[in-house]
Amino acid sequence: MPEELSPNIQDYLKRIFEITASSGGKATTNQLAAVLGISPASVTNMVQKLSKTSPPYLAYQKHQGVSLTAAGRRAALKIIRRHRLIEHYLVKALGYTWDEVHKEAEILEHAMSPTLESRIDAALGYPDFDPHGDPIPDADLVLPEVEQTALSRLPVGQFAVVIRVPHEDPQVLQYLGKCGLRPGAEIKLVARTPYDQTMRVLILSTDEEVVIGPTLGDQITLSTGK
Amino acid sequence: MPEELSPNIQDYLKRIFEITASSGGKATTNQLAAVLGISPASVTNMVQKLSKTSPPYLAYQKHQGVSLTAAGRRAALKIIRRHRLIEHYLVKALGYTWDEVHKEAEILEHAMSPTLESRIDAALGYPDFDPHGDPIPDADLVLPEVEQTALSRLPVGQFAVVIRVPHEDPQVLQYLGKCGLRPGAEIKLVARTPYDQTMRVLILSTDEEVVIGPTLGDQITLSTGK
DNA sequence: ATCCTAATTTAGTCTAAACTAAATTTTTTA
DNA sequence: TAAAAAATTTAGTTTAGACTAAATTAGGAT
Repeated sequence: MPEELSPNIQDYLKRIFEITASSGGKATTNQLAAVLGISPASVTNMVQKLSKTSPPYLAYQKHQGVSLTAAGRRAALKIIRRHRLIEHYLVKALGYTWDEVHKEAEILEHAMSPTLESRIDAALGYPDFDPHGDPIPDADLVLPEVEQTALSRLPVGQFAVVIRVPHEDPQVLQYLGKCGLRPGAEIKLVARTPYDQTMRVLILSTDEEVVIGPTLGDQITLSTGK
Repeated sequence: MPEELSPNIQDYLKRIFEITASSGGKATTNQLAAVLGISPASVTNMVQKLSKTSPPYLAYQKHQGVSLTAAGRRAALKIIRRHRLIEHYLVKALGYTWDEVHKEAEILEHAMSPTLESRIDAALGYPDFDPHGDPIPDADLVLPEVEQTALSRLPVGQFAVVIRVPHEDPQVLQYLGKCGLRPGAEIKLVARTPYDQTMRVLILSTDEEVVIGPTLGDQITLSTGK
């Protein structure tokens, strides 16, 4: 019987979704412990528990990492939807900047009723993306499709439009914001240095150049215009 | 050292504030258990704990009931401020009706950062009262003063303006709302039956009469215009 | 193939905040 | 003013979710 999941459990599922979405199919105990800020032993406990519920939320075998089941994915998308709606709302309706909203949403997402969720969704006009360009699952938890390439994979000399930027670190967001590197911005990759893969990116609207390292370059995604 | 109080503890303090504000100086174990929906034994435990912190949040002696200390009162007002700001915001900005907001606020109040609190306060223009007419403590936790009389104490034949109505029960609020008995409404007490103290109240704007029992009459307060 | 290291799991503890059942104190009533 | 009833407190459990320390497993380097 699907009772109401605790905020705690919702956080586990959300983090597993995020990890498995980017770095392949499985999340490891240590990865989870790191992003959740708790000990690996605690993760093992919880992961065992969540793989033994009915229905199970996680597929798990000792030493093999975890992935979400269908039920786990649904629960994760539900909380991700709330998170991203809140981020969008705080920016649109309450004058937050995009670097301030992640932490707020991290807490508010667990206090949001279905009613509030749908009123905010409606107030925003049923948006498809949050301020960082992350896709917002719709009321049926369907994610809008986007084809995107990481900045670090873009060929030198090519033009592109920014789709999304990493959303957690306020410092990074302040920097990107100041440069004009936001979703929708048109850019051109000017150069990539051979040894350390540092990139020089031209922002077309301001004609200014920005330097982006490879780690950040992995997390910025682009549309190359089909 | 004042650490961050748990949502739980905040609820205890808030409820003690509410009880002691209306029914005199002390809240009893059983009263608290009833409003919190938990067992009296649990209340005793928590009350003992909160009277032994430094600084203590409660003044408590066995079998004598509890009251808030200065620190407890501050903590209570802080959460009440958030609660009432949220109620006001949901009505003003998100189209909620006044009977829907209490339950939402009960949860959201614990997820509200100081930043969100002040942005909502500003967005509302630093309001003094929430949709039920309850006073909102300002940023320094000072409550606006109002002189008010309970409807059940109003002399028959007298005119008055509604200041506040009870805020928790959606059914009551729907009824009052339909009648037009809202903060700001001008009324006249037409009659009070001797035996059961039932009151007939005339709403001046609509020229309709409403019947109010004595329990509800205790909780509706009025300004008699000095 | 074996050893070393890093990752993971097991086992046992801790805390907050609830519970029930039993004991005690206060209040009310006869 | 004593007995009965109601309120309160004590004592001992339970659950969720964290922790540490110790044991185990997996994978890479020799």
